[in-house]
Amino acid sequence: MTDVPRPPRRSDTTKAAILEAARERFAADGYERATIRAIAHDADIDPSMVMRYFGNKEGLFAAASEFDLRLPEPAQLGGEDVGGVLVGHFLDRWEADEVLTALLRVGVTNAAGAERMAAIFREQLVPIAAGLGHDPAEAPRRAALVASQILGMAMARYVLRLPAAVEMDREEVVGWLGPTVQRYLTAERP
Amino acid sequence: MTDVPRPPRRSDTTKAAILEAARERFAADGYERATIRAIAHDADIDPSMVMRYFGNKEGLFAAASEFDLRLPEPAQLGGEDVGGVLVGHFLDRWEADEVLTALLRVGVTNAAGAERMAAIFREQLVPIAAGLGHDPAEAPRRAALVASQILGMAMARYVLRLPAAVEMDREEVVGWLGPTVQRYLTAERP
DNA sequence: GTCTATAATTCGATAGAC
DNA sequence: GTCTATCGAATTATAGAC
Repeated sequence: MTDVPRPPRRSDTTKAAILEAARERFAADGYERATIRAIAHDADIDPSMVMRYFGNKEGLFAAASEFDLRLPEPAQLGGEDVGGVLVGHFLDRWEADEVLTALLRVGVTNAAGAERMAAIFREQLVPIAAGLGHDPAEAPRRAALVASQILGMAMARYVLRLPAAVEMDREEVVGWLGPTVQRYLTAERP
Repeated sequence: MTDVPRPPRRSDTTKAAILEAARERFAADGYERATIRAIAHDADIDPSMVMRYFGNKEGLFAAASEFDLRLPEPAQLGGEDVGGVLVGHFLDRWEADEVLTALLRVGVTNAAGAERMAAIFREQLVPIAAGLGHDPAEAPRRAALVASQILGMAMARYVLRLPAAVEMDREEVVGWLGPTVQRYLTAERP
């Protein structure tokens, strides 16, 4: 195995390669075990370049974990099956790239990761609950319930990989979780 | 701050002190950041004693994460509110000690932790679902659904500590999650 | 049963040549 | 824009004295 030289790249190309490798490593290994050295190796670049572009490891994670849930507007969610639509959207978003898995894995042991997770919840999910529920004051609580079910399925499916959770197909997950989310958002308080 | 000498202890006393400190550290910091040095310091013992008793870090975690959910027998769960009873039991179990939080935090980045989590699911939760549902073949899937909701609430409440999830009292959590768990265990397949 | 000393790695980060 | 070389700190783990 000899190292094959590689022609120089443009700055943004290198940067993008680093970010993609970082997302994969953070998603697979969590914050501590995703080393700058390993990420640089995956991106076929010297580790010092990572520092040059992102300052330090925290800066790299912050850049790699920028994220927009791209949830539909509450006004476009007026139909009957709000719960099913939301669950389906989350499944798509979770499987589109590895940012959400990275956030989940990192948020468990790293304060910055947990805060980013909380910010996404606060800024992107709570407004949905506020636009759908009867009492806006209850929105954070109902959003937290929705988050608990979505995060839990993500843990079982994409992090712990419990076989029974992995084997369910999309339709089945939506069929079971949709009514749950629907109830958390719209039902009367128990 | 001078180090005060401490009289020698019995072997099992030292061992118990190490295990308690280990559970706290694993629960608070996850596997990588919970160092043997820090655990030994908490237990007021030399780090080499930890190695002497548990061999290595993996062995320490294995010993510290032994766990029995102590779920009721399915026969004793025959009442109407199976879901609520189960959710309440999980909340109690989660707040009784830090083993479950440690398992959740460690399972995210450590293979042994994930496997232990999966084993608890397989050996302790699936039988409950098998004893309650109509079709035993569906038990793993229904148990996975229950696990997803329970794990998700634990993530939101005890790991990420989303304020809206932390502020809910026990009664409220049972009132919302109970019917969900009930449906996952007993409802017709959607 | 307890501790000292230290080996062997590994990691994040920096300085500077080309 | 890229890499070499290296520092300093921290970690797991071992060997052995008392």
